[in-house]
Amino acid sequence: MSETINKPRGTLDFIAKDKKVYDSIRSLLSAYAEKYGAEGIEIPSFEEKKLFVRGVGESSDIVSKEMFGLDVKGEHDYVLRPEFTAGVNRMVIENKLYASPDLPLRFYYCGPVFRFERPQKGRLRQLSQFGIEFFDSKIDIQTTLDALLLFYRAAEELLGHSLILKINFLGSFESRVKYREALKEFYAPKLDSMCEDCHRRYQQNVLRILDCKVPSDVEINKEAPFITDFLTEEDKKELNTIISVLESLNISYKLDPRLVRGLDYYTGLVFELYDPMNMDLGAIGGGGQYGSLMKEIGGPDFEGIGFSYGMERLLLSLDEQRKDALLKNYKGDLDFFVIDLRKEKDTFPIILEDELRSEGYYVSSSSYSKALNGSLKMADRKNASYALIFDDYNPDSVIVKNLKERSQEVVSTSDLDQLVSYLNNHFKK
RNA sequence: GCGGCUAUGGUGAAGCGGUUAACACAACCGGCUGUGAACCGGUCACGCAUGAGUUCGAUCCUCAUUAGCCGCCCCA
Repeated sequence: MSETINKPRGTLDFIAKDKKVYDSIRSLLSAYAEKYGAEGIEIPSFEEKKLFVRGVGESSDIVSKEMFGLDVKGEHDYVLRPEFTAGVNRMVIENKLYASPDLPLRFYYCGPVFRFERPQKGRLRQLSQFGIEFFDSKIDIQTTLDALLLFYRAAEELLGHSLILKINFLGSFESRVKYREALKEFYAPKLDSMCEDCHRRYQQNVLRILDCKVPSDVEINKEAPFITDFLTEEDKKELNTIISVLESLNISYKLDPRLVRGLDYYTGLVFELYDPMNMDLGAIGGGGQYGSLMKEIGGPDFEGIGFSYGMERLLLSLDEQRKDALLKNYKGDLDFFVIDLRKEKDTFPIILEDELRSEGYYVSSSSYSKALNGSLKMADRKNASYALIFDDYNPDSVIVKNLKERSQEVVSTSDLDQLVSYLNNHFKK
């Protein structure tokens, strides 16, 4: 007995309806991004490790443990991409796209990313992300709001109901440094009573303490300073503008002063999106602005803003009704389903199928071994419009059966062109 | 990486240390009628995640491995 081979831990096979829904989500989001002037891009699935380690900042030692390394010969240390942002930045630098007269640059992407983590529901080792990145020498409020609105609106359209938008403003790099110091100062005397993880966070990334789930630490966190107290006047003004736009558009948001995106490159606006019907899934997407990432990886002093959705989480957020609604526009239902019951087969049905396909029809066929009853059931399941039945009771002809109306007629097969034009004339949608 | 729970056909699942591993749905074959529903009859796990062990005997007990789920770490 042969050994069975399973898919690797934390990966998924997309089959049948799920695959169709996945494709539909992807095309809906792409179309939405294009409404905002974004262009699609593709970048490699693996990159030099240092791209991510540098791009990711202080906490990189932890992060690098969660990357999929590629053991390759030679001097290059490659990893499977754990995210798109750094790779898209690299693309902009390498292709000198920053020299474009048409700023801001607006890109969208969709594809797999890889993280070496312990899998759980909605949390895989290979997951797909759809996202955007906008670039400019200085990301202004217009670009910021376009990104934020695209983030909210596209998901709202997809899921068909309002979502929970959490936002926070991390301010400039300087504000960030001051805030970090203030936090350290605040926690220093209390550290003894806090959990082990927080001790480590204190050293590695103080901001993360704010996310601690230990009850006693949660209490302490309530007293912790807010980053909004450390914003410059300019930052505050920008935050207020963003809020006023959200309010005038009736988008309900939650200003969450404890929202800290994981990586250090974020400056300015950060945001996350939750589905109120599926809060246990965690954020279905997140993003923010970053001020110096491009410069850090050897590019010009450009700023960026971007977000990504987790495609699998979006898929999990859709109920069956919503999925069916999405698939309404899916082209793929069969027009013709060929059933050959003759004792002596010939190749006529195959030639006919080829001809019909070149006319633009969707055509499939049944297995020779299947009986008529089973074949019709199959045609029904495939949602085909017509069955073309070849049998020995009607030599040199074919039964053209309208599966929706359950009517049928017998048509001569002596002339292929004539048959095709008959089908064209009678069954063109 | 740490801790916990779980694993039986295409699906949902019952089951017990001992001969044929229930039942239902789906699928397939046949009947009614060579034509999709319903109904009736039949078929469908050489096998209980994988590997080893205990035992006269294991799907059931033990261990390891793999995978899923949940919590933690982390979450780009």
